[in-house]
Amino acid sequence: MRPTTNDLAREADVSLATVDRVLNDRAGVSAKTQARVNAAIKKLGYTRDVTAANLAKKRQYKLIFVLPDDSSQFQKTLTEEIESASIRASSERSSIQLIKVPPNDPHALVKELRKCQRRRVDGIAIMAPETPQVRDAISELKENNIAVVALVSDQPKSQCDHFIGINNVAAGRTAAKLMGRFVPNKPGKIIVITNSLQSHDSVDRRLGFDETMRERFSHLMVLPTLEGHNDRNRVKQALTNATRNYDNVVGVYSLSSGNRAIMQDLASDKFPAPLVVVAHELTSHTRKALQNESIDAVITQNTGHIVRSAVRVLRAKSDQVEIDSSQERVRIEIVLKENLG
Amino acid sequence: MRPTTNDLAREADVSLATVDRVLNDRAGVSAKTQARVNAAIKKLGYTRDVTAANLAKKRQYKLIFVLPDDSSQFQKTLTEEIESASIRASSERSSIQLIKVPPNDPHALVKELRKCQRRRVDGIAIMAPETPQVRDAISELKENNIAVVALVSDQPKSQCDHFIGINNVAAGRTAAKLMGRFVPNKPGKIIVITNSLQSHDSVDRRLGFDETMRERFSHLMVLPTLEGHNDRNRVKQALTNATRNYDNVVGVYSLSSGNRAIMQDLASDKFPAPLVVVAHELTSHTRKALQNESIDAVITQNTGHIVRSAVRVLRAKSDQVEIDSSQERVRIEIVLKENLG
DNA sequence: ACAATTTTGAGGTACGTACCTCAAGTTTTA
DNA sequence: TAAAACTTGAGGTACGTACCTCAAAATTGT
Repeated sequence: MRPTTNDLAREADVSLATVDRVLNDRAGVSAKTQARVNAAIKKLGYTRDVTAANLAKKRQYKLIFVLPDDSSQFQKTLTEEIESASIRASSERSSIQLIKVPPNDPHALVKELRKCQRRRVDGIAIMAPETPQVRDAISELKENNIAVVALVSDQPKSQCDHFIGINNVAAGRTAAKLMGRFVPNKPGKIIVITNSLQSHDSVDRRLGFDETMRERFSHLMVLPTLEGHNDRNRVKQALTNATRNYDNVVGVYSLSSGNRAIMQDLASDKFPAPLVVVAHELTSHTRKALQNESIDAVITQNTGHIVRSAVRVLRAKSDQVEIDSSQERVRIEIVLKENLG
Repeated sequence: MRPTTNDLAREADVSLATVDRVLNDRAGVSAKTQARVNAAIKKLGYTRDVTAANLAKKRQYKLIFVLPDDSSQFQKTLTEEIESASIRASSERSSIQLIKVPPNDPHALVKELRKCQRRRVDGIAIMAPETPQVRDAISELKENNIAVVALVSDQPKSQCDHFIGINNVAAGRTAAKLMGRFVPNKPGKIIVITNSLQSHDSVDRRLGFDETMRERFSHLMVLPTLEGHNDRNRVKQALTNATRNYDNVVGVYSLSSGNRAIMQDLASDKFPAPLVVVAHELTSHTRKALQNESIDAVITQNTGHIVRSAVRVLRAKSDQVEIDSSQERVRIEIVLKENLG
């Protein structure tokens, strides 16, 4: 059985009140007594029973997810997961709120984060490209003792407590390996398409893709990235141009999830049949495309896991408790029709 | 804020004691009053605060993992995860014990399960091939109100509460898809090797593999399964024979994890270079083999997740609480060198 | 050596639930 | 209709922690 505060009091030969003062660093304990209590904590291996403490405190974890308000399918999936987490949250002493801010508008984001500070939240999960403004806002949050995790897109130079997401360079490499081994083993060209190369994720993926392509599949030529900007017609146009301008296209790599148009165009057999398509993010659309074989492979990260992980990490950081890092690692998943499950 | 028992008492216009009697089905409440309390529960959406209840009860979940005592690398990995879960368990009011029984000895297994019953455990995770004896033992456990989950290997016809593992037919299909697309697109032969076809998993994987191979890659010929029986030399011999007897071998599919010998033989370039190898279960050995490219792809299930999931499900079942099934689904993971992470 | 200050202990209440006892009230049965 | 059986309420203690008050003790400064 775990030691309790009473065990500590007995061991350190002090009263329960003093133990309490030390544990919750309340004033009025001499250095000597503090040391005695800390020694007892160490000796008995005491750890606070967080559930009992939360009961006594009537604690509610106020957690906020801040996402860019774009209309991509990935956002939608993430939103759904956050909403479903929010329902379960109440039975775990947490309240989860989702705030959407205009994409690529650091100012608006910072304003929202300030608002959170005033509302005394316990933790914030931020999905946003890294910019100096955001970095500063995160520092400010940390000064106010608010737990912060970066979601999906890392904030490497910030004070952020944790990053929950995948290494996009490795994801790009994985895509390249699949692409390279799925297309016939002879020269050919690969189309790369994305919403926007402004996003750090896309750039990293392209980087990883090119690296592995160069190292392992030098007989394949990777074409310049086409940017679709979430505009269906633009994507269509770009693809048509690409196939007109380049012969011997053997594969398409979609860096982002929002390329519904691609799947549709590919389905409407505009292309010669054996075209290998690799895309990112498992959504209802890519799922369907895998099923009808208009996509060959999807590289994805489990959004449900990401959201649950964010909640666990934010709670742990807010309690200053250790996290189980193996549980919180997000994997780069490869999904084929066969393991869609 | 969630409603409490006091809210229920007020709503149903009864005393706290009566609410308590209903909630913990203690005797001495008239049907009418019971209905009133139940109505209040429904109206207020009351759910028991499990953490407070556990505090009051000083509850400790006694959980047992029963695994076959074989020496495969997969077992080792699983064992490590159970041990690490066991360390964390104490801070979650749980104690986890690992029991190893002789493999393929239903009698020994049943004996251990009986022992658990006498020790009044809360839940048992069983990894064992499905046999009538085991099925009966599980029924017995369920009669004694012990939560039971099947681990890795399903017990479909048993009274088991839950299965934690993957669909091995689908896993075999996934392996086939990778194999079929990784080898050159022309006729060739595939060697299939396993420890033993006695295990249900291996049979299912082979089944799925053959299905997809037949449907999609009929130019490839899948050879009869070689059984290694955990014997290094036997594996070596079988492989040597196979390569002697069959020309044009283009791939090797390892159904089970315990085929250390394969990787070593493959590494010692006994085979013509471009031989595609697909194996199951990510262990320290297959990990290394991926890294040095002697294996092309590994199909795996996350053992850490499996163990954590088993613990969560056993606790939930023992409390008769809903589980979050999306969190408990084990995915068929594809691991390449690039997404080893 | 005295007052002022700091430190410590004793005791309480609370969180939401579990489980216990005892007495009073209500219904059933003989 | 009285005894027996059942039903209900009131009240208590406990789990491990948080947070409060007040008084006693120990230490400090003058």
